[in-house]
Amino acid sequence: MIDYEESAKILKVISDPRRLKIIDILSCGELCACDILDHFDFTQPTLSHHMKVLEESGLINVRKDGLWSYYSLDKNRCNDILQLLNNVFNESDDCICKEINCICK
Amino acid sequence: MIDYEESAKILKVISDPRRLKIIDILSCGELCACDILDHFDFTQPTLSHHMKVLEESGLINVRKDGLWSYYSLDKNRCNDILQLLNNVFNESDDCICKEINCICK
DNA sequence: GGGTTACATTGATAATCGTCTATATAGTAG
DNA sequence: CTACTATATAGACGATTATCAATGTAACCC
Repeated sequence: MIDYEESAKILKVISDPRRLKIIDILSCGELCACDILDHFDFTQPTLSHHMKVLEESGLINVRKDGLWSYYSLDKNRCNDILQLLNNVFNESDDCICKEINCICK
Repeated sequence: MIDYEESAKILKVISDPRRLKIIDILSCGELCACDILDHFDFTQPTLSHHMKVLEESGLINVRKDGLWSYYSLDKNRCNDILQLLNNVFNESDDCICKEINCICK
């Protein structure tokens, strides 16, 4: 069974153009915050906010080294999302639609 | 190149627990509005709102027959989303991260 | 210690979104 | 024509969210 609340929560995290771009930027490897910030027009606190949202969702991991914070994409979590959407989009044995009494068909 | 604005728009459509459930319900076949409504606590205008959002995004199609509206999931559009996320999550030749001048590595 | 740098936090504001009630539309049945 | 039914639309309200300026924190260097 699909947990729609949980699923929507993680999808909400990535349904933002800035955060999608951040994920794309990190898809090739680890980067620090200021390198990411270079690609945006918004301020440093705004990036900090987005990174926190991404981190709390488990999509990115942080490694601190002195003053620097290095961010990297969690590929397992990415696969979780793809798997989740596959479950929603495709028919399955325990699908919610099996429980439906249709009055129209 | 990924259109982050466009991508975020379609992801925002599915980043809602009610709409995820609607998609799941429709994953096995066509249903009318009142059958879908049976699975929710909210009112008919609220369902109508969600169906419109899903329809405008291209995720579901509508077939009108008399008083009834029959909704079905557009599997091609679903695959577009999976493809899109694959592009964002994985490294590619024209990836945005290739353009980065890193000061930290 | 004193100054600088990288990043986080706070609090405020404006915009977006989901929901409701009320009402409209349009097809059906008598 | 009249009554009813399935769905859509309009407008209002409350909650959430992205952003900013200002400030805090903590590590580094001289």
